[in-house]
Amino acid sequence: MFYRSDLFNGIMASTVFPSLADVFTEAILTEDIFQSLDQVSSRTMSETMEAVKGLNENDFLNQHVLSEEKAEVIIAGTVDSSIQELTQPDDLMIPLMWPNVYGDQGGETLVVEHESRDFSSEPENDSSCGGSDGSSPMISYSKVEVKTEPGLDEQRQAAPYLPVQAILSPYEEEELEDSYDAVIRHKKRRKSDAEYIADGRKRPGRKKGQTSSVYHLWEFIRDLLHDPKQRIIKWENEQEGIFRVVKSSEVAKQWGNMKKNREKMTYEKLSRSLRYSRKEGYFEDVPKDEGYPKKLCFKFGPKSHGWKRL
DNA sequence: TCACGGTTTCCTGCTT
DNA sequence: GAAGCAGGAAACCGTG
Repeated sequence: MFYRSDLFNGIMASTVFPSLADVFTEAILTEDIFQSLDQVSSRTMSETMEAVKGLNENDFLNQHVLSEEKAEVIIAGTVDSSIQELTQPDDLMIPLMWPNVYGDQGGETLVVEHESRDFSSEPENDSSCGGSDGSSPMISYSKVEVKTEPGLDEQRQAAPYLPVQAILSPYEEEELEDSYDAVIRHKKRRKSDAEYIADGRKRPGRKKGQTSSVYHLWEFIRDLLHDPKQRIIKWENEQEGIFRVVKSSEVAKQWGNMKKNREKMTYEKLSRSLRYSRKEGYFEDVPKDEGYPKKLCFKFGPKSHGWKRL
């Protein structure tokens, strides 16, 4: 059984290599991860990207597959499980590692070495990941060849009639946009892909759209709402993801504690972050004229997930 | 090392 | 007048 493995592959892969995310989600349906891995090799980047267009991380969860019954099969020794808990990479019971992700500069082929552990062969009462009874869990390895779009050079060679500017990498497109912004915003100039290649170096930093693993404000609020003991924040409409801050200063204080004991955190600052997160899609406007409070009332947005109970 | 995401801080002006 | 909302601008900081 590889449900959990597949689930988190979907999420984790989306941060490592976006085009793999839906492939591993498909594996949930086939119940055979390696069969699915074989399919990867016959799938092009453009086909994959077409398949995931319009999906967000929540779609990778395939919630209908993660019924309580199936989740219990995979979480050895854990009966009380929920989709909310499954959304945290830390909860991963079958660790998936990507020790080697490499490809040539042109992007023709990308090889992924992938390791998984099958806990179905371990005693049911062992809830740890380490095999405390001394038995060694099955470890599987697989290599996946992924066909990607031709590199920029190949694309440009194939279409010599187009100006170089017509075929740009995402970074080059961004740089072009930045060149307009720079006049107004005085942003620091970024090196182009070509400059990094010329230097024999890999472009540092995150890729655009790649999210970090830090604990986010929306996650903090989601987890607060799932805590039945707290009285500082409450649901207004759980199905719609609408909630209300009851004790603003206390919520700010707890958020400050969460972020390395920042004692200076205030509700004013927290609400600024919240408004900024709203702009980013983690929250959204509360519908007007539906009787919700005008103040201290917020709604989870399309980029947040795990707040709705199944 | 450095680009990026996600805040954090400060601020002004507006609304309830 | 207090509390909260809205959003610009810039700094900060962890991450990859």
